[in-house]
Amino acid sequence: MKMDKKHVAHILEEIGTLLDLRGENSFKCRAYHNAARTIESLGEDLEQLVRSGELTNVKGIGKGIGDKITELVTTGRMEYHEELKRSLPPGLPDMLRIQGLGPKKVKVLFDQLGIESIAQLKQAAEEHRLQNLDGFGARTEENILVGIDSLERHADRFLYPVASEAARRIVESLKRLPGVTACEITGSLRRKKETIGDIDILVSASEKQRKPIMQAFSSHEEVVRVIAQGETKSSVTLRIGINCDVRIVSKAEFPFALNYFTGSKEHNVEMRSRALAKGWSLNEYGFSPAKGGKGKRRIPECTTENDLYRALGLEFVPPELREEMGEFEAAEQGMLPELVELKDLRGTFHCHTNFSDGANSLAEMVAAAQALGWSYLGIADHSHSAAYAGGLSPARVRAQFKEIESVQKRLKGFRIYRGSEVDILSDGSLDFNDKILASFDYVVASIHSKFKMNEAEATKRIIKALKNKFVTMLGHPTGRLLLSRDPYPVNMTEVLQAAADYGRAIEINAHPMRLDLDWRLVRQAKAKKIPIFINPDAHNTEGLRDVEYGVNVARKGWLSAKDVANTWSQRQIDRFFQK
DNA sequence: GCCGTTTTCGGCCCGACTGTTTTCAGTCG
Repeated sequence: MKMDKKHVAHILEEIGTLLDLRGENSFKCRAYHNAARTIESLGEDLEQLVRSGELTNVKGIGKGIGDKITELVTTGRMEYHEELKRSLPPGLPDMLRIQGLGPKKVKVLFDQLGIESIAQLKQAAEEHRLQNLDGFGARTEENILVGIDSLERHADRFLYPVASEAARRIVESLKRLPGVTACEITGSLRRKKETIGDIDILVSASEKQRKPIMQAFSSHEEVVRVIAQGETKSSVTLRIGINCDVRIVSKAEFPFALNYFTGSKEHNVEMRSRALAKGWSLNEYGFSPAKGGKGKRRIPECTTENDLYRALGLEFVPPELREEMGEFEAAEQGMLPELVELKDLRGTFHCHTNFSDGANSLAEMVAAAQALGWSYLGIADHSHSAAYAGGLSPARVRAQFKEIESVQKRLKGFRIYRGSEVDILSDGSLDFNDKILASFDYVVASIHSKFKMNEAEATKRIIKALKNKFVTMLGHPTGRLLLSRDPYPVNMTEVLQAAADYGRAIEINAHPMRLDLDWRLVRQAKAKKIPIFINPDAHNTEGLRDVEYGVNVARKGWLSAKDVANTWSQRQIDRFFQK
């Protein structure tokens, strides 16, 4: 069995959690959690590292964990992991998903009442059997029931656009309150992650104003439940089911708090250890002399986040890159990329019209693209096998070419590209013959059928399609549906290598429900110099704006403008399409 | 379990809030 990084990371993560639940040394638990993250984001090939014995050179992988990974990769199993799993009931880790329940309480529940699943926990809470446990009370019991209820109703995370819109409304109303001198979104939303767990907002205000601000926040019309309310921190649930935290700090503390609450957690840990190395202790309120006599150095003044990074000898790190994925090493050397911006885009290439399953006409799509300030638009309606989506027969393709010609005639300084989103059939062949394929300016090849294929089959199918010389780019490369299960597994390492070998491009499909290429893979694609298109998969004029979400992913993937093919000139695009 | 510009031991980021406790542990971010 092939051991991919994701699988190895998952097992390490599970070990960390199981150790948590057994009440082992928390630093030992953390070592496994850290190792899981390290493996998942590893640039090199894991099996190669294992073979060469260089695994323990990776920071965070020592002898203990290194040996266990080696065992897993070479034999397909890890005795330690299986032993741990046997030692605890399988339902225990699931209980940690309940808000307010951590490993210690879950352990008590199991040890004292033998509770080993959420269902049993719910029943016990309803029968008021939790109240007398050590460290539990009536309130805890009630909160557990609320937590289970919320888990049942909103098990998943929220899409970036959904969370972003909810946050915007809260921020706007907070900004209008008297005494609020600054108000910013922080957390994963500021880091522009594709899905958001909860909304974090930071406010700066004088101490006198804090109480009324918190009161106004917790009585906002979007708020349905107040989880906690204090002078500096409040936590609520919004109508759409997402939790929202607001924290208030002073003006002097604001840059520190902004940095701290933006995270990620891993980025913060590194910030603090870098501060310690300079003799300062860093928290969300500022620098202070570190304990232990090293604190002789002058405490730096910081009025902006920029100052904070400078004090640590670092370039300003854009929030999107704060994942402890090499941004410190780059910032230290002034090597951070100048990230692509929405305004750098000159057009996009995976759009549908009412020739297939789109809602708008070609002319309407073009007008919308011009309104966005773009200078080209590629139309890629479905091929004829995609019957469910009104796929174009060869005759309809010819009809569309005629329409494109007639609309193009009326345009100055704007170019319509003739493309097609061609199905990759189940055997990996394409849905049009070579003659038709050759008539397009470019071809996006995508899978729309047989999602139940196993990884090896699906990967083979994609790679065979990529070999076809008429294919320009791979459409929704992983078929990754956000907030639900992946419809089919793909070995992306092999797919990216094939794209690089055959000179094909790859798209970040920016349809908000289906951000196919995640930012870790974007970084891998960049490293392989694969051209990347940000395509909105727009089915109407409004959908063109979804490229914004693709830009977020591109930024998190460290892409500069030149790495994104939609920023190229028409001449560069032509050259790429013709090769 | 990992790590080392005080390196093989003794640390490991830090603070707010809650609920259960009478000073603190657990959870969360």
